[in-house]
Amino acid sequence: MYSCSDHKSCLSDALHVADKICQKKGLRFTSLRKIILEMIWSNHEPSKAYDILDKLKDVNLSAKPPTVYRTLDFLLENGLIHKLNSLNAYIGCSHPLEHNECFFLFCQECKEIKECCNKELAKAINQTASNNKFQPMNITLEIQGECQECTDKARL
Amino acid sequence: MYSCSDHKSCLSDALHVADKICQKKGLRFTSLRKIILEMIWSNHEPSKAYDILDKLKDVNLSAKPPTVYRTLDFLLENGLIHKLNSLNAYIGCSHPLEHNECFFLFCQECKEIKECCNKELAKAINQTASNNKFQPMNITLEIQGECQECTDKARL
DNA sequence: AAATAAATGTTATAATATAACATAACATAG
DNA sequence: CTATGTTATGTTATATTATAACATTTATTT
Ligand SMILES: [Zn+2]
Ligand SMILES: [Zn+2]
Ligand SMILES: [Zn+2]
Ligand SMILES: [Zn+2]
Repeated sequence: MYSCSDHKSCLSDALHVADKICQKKGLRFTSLRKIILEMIWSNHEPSKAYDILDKLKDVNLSAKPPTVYRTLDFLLENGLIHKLNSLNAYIGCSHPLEHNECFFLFCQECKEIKECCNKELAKAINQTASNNKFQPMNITLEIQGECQECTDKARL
Repeated sequence: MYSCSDHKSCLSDALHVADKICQKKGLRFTSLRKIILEMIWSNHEPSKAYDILDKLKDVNLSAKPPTVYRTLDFLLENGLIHKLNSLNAYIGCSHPLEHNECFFLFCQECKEIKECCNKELAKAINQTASNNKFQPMNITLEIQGECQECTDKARL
């Protein structure tokens, strides 16, 4: 699904933006936080906490679950990653701080995730909530299915 | 949020519909399945698997996690309940078999869940997917926030 | 340099879910 | 009705995901 022509720049952009955001907010972008964000951005697939832990152990023998979960919490709180509730997995945010209504397309075939933030859709969701006299605070929208590329491949 | 004037009829309706659906599909609505569906429908709040297990043990001393998860799977597969991924919890479906795009409002205050299925919104979501050349197969839309009643109460 | 705060290390355990195999209950063909 | 296959449930064990609680280290401020 994701045909990023140059993934190295996806990665370096993400790290650069994270660094900037942390500076602006007066937060410390420590090496642990950087390494884990880097792992999450190693591809466009969702990362599982314990897979991150395994990788982290190569670098940091004493890494334990709280090492990972605390760092994930930091990254989540600061909008640098998202949690995909339907997968119990984590993905880098492709536009941190721009807004807080991010929707996801998840291809079950190639496992790639795409963020598909969309004002119209956000509006429709807020309208639905409003019709129900409901004040939305946090929206989870995760769409599982098949991307065009994978559908095409299957037809060959 | 949910002001069902007569919850006994919510419950009995749900069980009756489940029974009918199982008959129509040639499935067995066993007492275990009935008891667990009944527990889930005991209120309009989400039920956790291990809470169900605890309650079940009062009736069936030998109940174990697979007892519950297998039954939840049966109920999920047949559209009688939904899983709320953002809560790891389960809720009865208020209109089984009508369609398969159910959205949820979850009040963080009173803990109640409301299904808010809506054709317009389903259309908007499908349109967004389609704009991304994506074939949706399963949609998770869970909106956490505060319901009117709880907002009003807070203002008193 | 001392005091404070933030981050990380460490140990233990909680909460959620499934694998694998055994037995029981039910359906239906002979 | 009874043998046979199928579906449901029982049972044991373990996998996966996540957090609590307290200790130590590192960074920042006074
Ligand atoms: Zn990329
Ligand atoms: Zn794909
Ligand atoms: Zn009711
Ligand atoms: Zn409420």
